[in-house]
Amino acid sequence: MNREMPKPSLSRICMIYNLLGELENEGITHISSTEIGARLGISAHSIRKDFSFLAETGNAGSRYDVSKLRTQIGHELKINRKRKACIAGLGRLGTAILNYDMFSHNGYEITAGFDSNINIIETLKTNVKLYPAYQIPDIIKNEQIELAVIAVPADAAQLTAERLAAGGIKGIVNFSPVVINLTDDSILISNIDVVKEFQVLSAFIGLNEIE
Amino acid sequence: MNREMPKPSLSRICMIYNLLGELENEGITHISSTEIGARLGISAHSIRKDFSFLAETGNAGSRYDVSKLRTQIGHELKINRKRKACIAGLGRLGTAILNYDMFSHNGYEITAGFDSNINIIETLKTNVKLYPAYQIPDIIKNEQIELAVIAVPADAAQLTAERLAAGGIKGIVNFSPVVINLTDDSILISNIDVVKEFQVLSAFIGLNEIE
DNA sequence: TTAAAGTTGTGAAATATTTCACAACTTTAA
DNA sequence: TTAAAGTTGTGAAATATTTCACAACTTTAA
Repeated sequence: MNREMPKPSLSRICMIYNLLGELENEGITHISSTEIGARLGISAHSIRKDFSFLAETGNAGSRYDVSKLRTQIGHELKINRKRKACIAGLGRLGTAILNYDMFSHNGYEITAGFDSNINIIETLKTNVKLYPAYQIPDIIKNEQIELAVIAVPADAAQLTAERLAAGGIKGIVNFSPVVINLTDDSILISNIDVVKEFQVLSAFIGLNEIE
Repeated sequence: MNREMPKPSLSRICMIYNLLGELENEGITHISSTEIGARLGISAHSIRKDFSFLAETGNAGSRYDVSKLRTQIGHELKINRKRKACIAGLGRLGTAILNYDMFSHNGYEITAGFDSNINIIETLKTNVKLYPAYQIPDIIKNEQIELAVIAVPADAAQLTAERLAAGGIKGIVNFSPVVINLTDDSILISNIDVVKEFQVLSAFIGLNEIE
């Protein structure tokens, strides 16, 4: 990766990486920045600028080679690196994520599920190994799990995060509507708050309402 | 709302709004920008700047009155406005969202669920009324539904969005890993892509890896 | 009553990100 | 072979966002 890649660029490049995968399946071998932009709702300028943070992309003048570009991005961003992941909290949302194929299709192997309710652990039908929540630190350490999803209720989120941190987790996707505070700030946290998304949409809608 | 509120400010203010609700429950009546910042991991500067886009907030010099500020934000952003919502796609993720209490607790009433599989509609146990997918436009129109969650498989996302648009939906939270293109660009779309979140985390982790 | 400490609100400066413009190159088609 | 059309890559300009600095005010404590 050339110099510092801005966060928004990284996010867009991941979208492009996934699009390139679809294009490969469709049998499309070459594509221009304009076409990528039209598909993803991004300006072509932005896309070319994003690529300029990568070491190498296409040949100036001719369009991008789909599979070459995808390989290049995957390599530079280490997106294609296999990593182990776990789910903490096996309610409806947690089990939905546990069973979501897209993770394994993209190199993320879910190797553990955790819940504080032993009953859930014993009755849930899945191929993923399940453990009680207090074992989080040990399992993370032993299994070398790098990524975690937090899908526990709001009041358990902070404790769960601390247990994940104690095991040496490297990145967390937090679905609980609570901001997590960890002393080790090298642990990356990405927050997904569905209700907040509704509120933001609602506020924007409100702007266009007369009264 | 004073002048144009930047998107990041709006997002932070929604977080603050929700925090203020928690503080009310805890019986905390006053709070400073520094304290809000510490709780949410935002700088105090940012918070005060965000508030400057609102018409009125606190008295310069004294801390913010928690319930006054919450009321003010709710009023200006119309966050407290009740809106009807629906879920399109009743797989694991869709049903998880259908049963998520946090929506009703925040003024969003889920009044309809849709799926293309009639079998699911007939067997799913819920208080929410369920309909086959082709009825989306009619129901949206008749029930005056403003917000929607798309939780269908990737290949059905575009069609689902078009049906929602045909019914006059105003905002969509899209959980499918596909970019939706609508001709009516007054319809707001917020994309949540869990796999992309993993990829971004993975790329950041990769930056800190030696080899 | 008064000084010290703490706080808000907001222009201005600093920084980050997006958009523009165009040279250098490739492809296409006559 | 050659001109026209299309494309990338990237500095520079424009725009957006964050951070700073500080006046004006409030609270606290002696």
